[in-house]
Amino acid sequence: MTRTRKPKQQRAVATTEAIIRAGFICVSEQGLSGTTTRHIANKAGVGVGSIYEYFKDKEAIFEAMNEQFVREVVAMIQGALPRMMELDVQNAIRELLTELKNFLEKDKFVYLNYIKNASPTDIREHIGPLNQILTELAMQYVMRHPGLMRLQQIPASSYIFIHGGIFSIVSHLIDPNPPISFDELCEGLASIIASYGKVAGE
Amino acid sequence: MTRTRKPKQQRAVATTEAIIRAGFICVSEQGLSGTTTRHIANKAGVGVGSIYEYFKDKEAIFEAMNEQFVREVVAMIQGALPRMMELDVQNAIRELLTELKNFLEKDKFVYLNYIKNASPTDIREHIGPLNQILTELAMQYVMRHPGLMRLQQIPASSYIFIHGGIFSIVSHLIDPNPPISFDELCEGLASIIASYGKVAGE
DNA sequence: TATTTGTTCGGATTCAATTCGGATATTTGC
DNA sequence: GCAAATATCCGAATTGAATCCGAACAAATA
Repeated sequence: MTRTRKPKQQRAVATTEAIIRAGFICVSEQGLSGTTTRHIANKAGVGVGSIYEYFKDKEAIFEAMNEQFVREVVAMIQGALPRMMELDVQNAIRELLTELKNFLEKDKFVYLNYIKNASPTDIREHIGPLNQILTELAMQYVMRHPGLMRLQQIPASSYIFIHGGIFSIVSHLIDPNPPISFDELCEGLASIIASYGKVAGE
Repeated sequence: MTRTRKPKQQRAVATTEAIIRAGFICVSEQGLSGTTTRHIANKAGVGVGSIYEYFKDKEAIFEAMNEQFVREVVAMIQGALPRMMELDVQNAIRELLTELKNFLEKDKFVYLNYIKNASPTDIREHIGPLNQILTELAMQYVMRHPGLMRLQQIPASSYIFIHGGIFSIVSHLIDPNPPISFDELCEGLASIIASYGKVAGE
């Protein structure tokens, strides 16, 4: 039976946050298997023991990082949503992807390096909430721009576009020398989605 | 300096194969972090020490598993290639995806469970060879069915379709209760690709 | 202030990965 | 066939990282 209390005092909240922040930095710098609990503790400026006051084990740190990551991506998308509504499909997608790229590359690429190393289980836990917010986004967009797609087809096609899109982008950002440019990727994704919308919606 | 010799005798080849096979089973049954070298050794029926005769470390076992996996997928695709050539886009894709599904689910889902747990680094190493064989497949298919797409667009669109397609399928197979059926997924992917080919190629 | 609760810490413990050196099997040279 | 040489196999011992634990320290409470 592990203890793992919730932080009550301000300084305890500060240490948990420091641990999570240190976790991102360590994973970013040394990869997943390269980060030890001591690394994290040192980087966070706390003793190793302190980690286990608030996290069941090392994995729990990664889960907390994951939650924070997803929360921020969702917030980012929600922020971009009203702007996207006004744009045509091509530009809306370009807008979204550019925001995403900026988000992943901020703070010296910590987030990008994090997903690059994150465990597949964690990645799968990303997909749920992201899928939800993106499906919602797609719905709203289609509402606003009627005649784009038959609504019946939205479940399957949005599933494919969202999963496929996320993975294409992440793969591309991770690839040290990708065969196509980021702009070509945006262009490609946008035109695929746009063309499918048109044909299917005809 | 580790030794890690190459197996010279028949029995040594047999043990390396047993270790790799045991690796797939252990990862399939207990996940990546759950498999210890002792588990693998026991399942393979060899001593722990034997592992280190032919594998630098535990990670090297996973790499060998990965290589075998990729080799088999590529072979599977090459086998399906001539059949696909004769079919229209929709059916060609359905053929490919069905083959893939059968492949991943054979032997009590070991391969599916393996990619479900495989490290992201390993997964990234899948993509290279798979991308290559699938690009080649796409090229040949387009050659055989002219007027499908403008060739200029193939790099970007094939990148997206291949990465996106692989991830959509894997995500779907892994998802314990997916929002759409496998048939809908095939149908969706096929119709997206087909419609894009038609519009772009017009 | 005394007491109780929350927090920090790092040495001690545990457990898995890896090493090591000897035992056993196979091949090679004669 | 019989060493000697080479290849293989093994599991107890070592190593190092994750985790536990109990004492010391800080804050809140009464």
